[in-house]
Amino acid sequence: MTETRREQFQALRGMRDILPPESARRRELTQQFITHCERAGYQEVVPPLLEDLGVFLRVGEATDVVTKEMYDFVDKDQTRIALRPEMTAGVMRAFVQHRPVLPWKVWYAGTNFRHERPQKGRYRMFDQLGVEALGVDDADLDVEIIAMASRFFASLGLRQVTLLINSLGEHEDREQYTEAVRLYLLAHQYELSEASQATLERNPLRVLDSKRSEDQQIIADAPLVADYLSEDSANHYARVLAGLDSLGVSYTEDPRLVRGLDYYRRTTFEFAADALDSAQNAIGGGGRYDGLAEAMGGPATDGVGFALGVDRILLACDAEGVFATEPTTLDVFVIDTVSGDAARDITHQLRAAGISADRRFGGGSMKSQMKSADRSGARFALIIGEDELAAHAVTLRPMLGHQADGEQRRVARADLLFELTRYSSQTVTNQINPHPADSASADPTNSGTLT
RNA sequence: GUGGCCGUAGCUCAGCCCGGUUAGAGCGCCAGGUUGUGGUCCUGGAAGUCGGGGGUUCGAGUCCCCUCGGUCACCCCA
Repeated sequence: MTETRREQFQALRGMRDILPPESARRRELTQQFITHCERAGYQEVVPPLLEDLGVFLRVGEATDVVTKEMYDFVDKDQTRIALRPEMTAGVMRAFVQHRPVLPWKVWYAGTNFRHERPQKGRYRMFDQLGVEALGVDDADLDVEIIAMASRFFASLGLRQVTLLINSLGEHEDREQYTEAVRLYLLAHQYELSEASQATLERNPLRVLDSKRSEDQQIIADAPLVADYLSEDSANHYARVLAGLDSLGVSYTEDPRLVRGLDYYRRTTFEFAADALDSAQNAIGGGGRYDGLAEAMGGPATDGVGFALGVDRILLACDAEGVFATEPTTLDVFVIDTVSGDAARDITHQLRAAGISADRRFGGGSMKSQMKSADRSGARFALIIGEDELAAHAVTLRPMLGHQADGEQRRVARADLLFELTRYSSQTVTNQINPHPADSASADPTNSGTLT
């Protein structure tokens, strides 16, 4: 008789459930992103969630993302594998493995894992949208993808997004510059914050990213990468900027922009949402990674790409009050105050005909069923009571007050489908969850009349 | 990973400083407001191991410790 208390589980730290209506909003966001990508000739690539640990080590031995934050473990066959902390490494591995025809322009939408201390806009499991374009050295490609991301943000309604851009130069340029920065910082080592001194030893460039106030003055006087760019790099960068100018994409040059993943060469950029706090205002970032394919054991191949953070984009949308969740809609909500037989059958038949329909289970009064209909967001309540049953008819009640929907009326069951499709051809559609309302895909035996 | 703040009904929160009868509110949910009709209004109702564990005390939501989770800053990055 003693009831043992069961432990209540909750989602793992840094991981959360995405419930309706937020789930629909995310899907819509992804949908819009895909539209932009495919319009520009990018196709989807779906790499595995798990890779050999080496795949990730190859792209960033010195980065926190792979050294400290990776979910890596020994598999049952003793191989060391990891949940991907980002998508580029896996896409590059796939590229090298399959050697697709160049140029290879792909987009992805996927989940990544990073074992960090969670915070708002920073979760251990998070989704990224991104593109990778391989096999093209042309600066215009940099422009293409930056413009694409920029347009995507704009299409969501975001206005306060700043594009920060910089060039880190070719491999050698970057090496020389890094050394210059290292020497400079070393000279001012004891003026730096303790944390930055530690960073200096591991990765001098990253010190330029420090947000600590005591570092700011020193950072401000650090050498500029622009002085270390080769002629080719400088030209490439100039053409990128010119291209952005030509397309009307505004940007801010940020000579301190280095970015966390170490594989970037030449162009690097970041999208900052000014409506968000600085801790999570990076809603996207990317750049060129011309040496990556080689590092992965493939042929030398140029590449550019970016990754956008779904959660942060949504956060930015919230902050700007745009891209609101669309209320869910339904064509018809079926109310049956008799036996429930009619609700069961008619709902099924409507769906077969491509009309979205729902109902309430377990009966209930007319009033309570109407409430459910209201809550469902349905355009019409379809009412079946004793009278309708006897008359082989239904009552159609418009719920949303659209003029085109007319007044409440009695419709013969034989005419119901015709009556409803008249409206569905106008605007009875569900924006979030579009259903194919074409009768071609509907069950032919049900496409005529409802009985 | 380091430090600060927070954790009470499904949600937003009051109560905690100054321990003491059945822990409250709004929203939401459910049911009614006579004959079959939602969105407004009125009435009633259900719903809380006061994040979890331990301690102090005659007595703890209220005090102490630990722990889990969230959040903010750093770090890092999307």
